Amino acid sequence: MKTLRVPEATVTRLSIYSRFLERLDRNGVTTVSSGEIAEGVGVSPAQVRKDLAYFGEFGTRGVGYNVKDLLRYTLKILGLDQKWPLILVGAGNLGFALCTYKGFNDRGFSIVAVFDNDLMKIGKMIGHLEVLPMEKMPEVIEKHNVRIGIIAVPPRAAQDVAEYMVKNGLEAILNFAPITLNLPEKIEVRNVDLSVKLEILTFNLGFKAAQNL
Amino acid sequence: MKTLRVPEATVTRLSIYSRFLERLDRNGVTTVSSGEIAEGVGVSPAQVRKDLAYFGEFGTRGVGYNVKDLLRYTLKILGLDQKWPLILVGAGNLGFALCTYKGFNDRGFSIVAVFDNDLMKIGKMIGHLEVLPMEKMPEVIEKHNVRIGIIAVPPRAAQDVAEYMVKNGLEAILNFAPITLNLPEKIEVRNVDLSVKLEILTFNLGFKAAQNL
DNA sequence: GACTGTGAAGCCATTCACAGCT
DNA sequence: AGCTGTGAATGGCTTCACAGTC
Repeated sequence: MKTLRVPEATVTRLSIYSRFLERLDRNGVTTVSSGEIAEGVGVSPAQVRKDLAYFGEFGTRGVGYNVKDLLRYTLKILGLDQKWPLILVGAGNLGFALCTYKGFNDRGFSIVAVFDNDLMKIGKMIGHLEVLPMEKMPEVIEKHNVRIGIIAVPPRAAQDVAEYMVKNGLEAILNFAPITLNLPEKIEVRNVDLSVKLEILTFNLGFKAAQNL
Repeated sequence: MKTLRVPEATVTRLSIYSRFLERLDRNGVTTVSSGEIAEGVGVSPAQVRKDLAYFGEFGTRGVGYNVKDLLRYTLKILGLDQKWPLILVGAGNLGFALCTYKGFNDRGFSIVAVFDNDLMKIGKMIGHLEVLPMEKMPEVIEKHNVRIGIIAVPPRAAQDVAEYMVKNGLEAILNFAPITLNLPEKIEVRNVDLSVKLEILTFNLGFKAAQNL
């Protein structure tokens, strides 16, 4: 393997480039330069080229990149040349929103089951999915070959849910609870914290004020 | 000012330390060391100390940090010693979830109005808030002194909404639409992309497989 | 002339290691 | 003895600048 370590920031941007390319493709654009991609997603042209260089040579000097081809490559690299079945735990408002979130489907993700431990919620329908009790998780994972789980439960329940997921063989977790999960190293965990970014904004607004900028 | 530039990663972690400290405080813990914080949130002890050092000396050598004090300091630094009124545009499922998200309230944020341009949604209630037409935005911003807006609309509408927010005086935007907003530099923008983190997971699962790890 | 691919340089964040305090 | 605060060292990401190609 030539590519031993890819910065996570590069993967993040690749995901963003990929969606930008989808838009270009929808608009009938066939060729794009690193400068145009850079402009479109707010990074430097060199950054775009360097990011892509981790994975190969996709462009033509003097010309740029073929949109359709580059889109296909980026999807392939991100592992999105296949459908990914997901399970979700937490049938609250956030869980509901995630279940119906179009952005997941657009990218090849599909939530195949929703779980909750609240008897009031079990049996209810979210779209075409029935909320299931936690005990059903093993068979769902087995049946659909699920590898990734999403946690959308209150903070105090998140650690237990995560451990249950790991016990049942999940390899990766997307955690929406604002808490740090403590799990075996081999489990891939990423957190989406809805208020951290908001706090960066309030910090910056306050910081600017303090500097009279 | 001693602190001229604070890395954004530091601010992010500060937000996380802050919530960890809230938990310790709730549990009656009075003193904590950098090592314990590090353990609790998954970073190195040196990192914790370095992060805090950007803002002052909050600890006692040989002892550690006073939980209540450090909590207060972190909140102050993040600008959370005041209530922040927010407006939200997009009364879809995600907007609904954000409106009712407890994590915002816990941190001093409160959504004071929800807007949409869909006549089907205007007038509906989300909790105690009525969905308002976009034209009402100026007066709401004025009345509540709103400085931050949240965008939870489909990608194709996001840029227009953002520009409208800026035109009406908002200084910062939290964007949930999976698209890069193009706005004046002085506007603080942060994106929460629900599927980027998921794609990092699929990338990593694929990457590991490719390396037979 | 235009644009990619890339080694080298520059810059920034993290880690180290220890002096300083309790 | 224990833990913080911090300059120095390290490591890694980004930018620069240019050779290579069309």
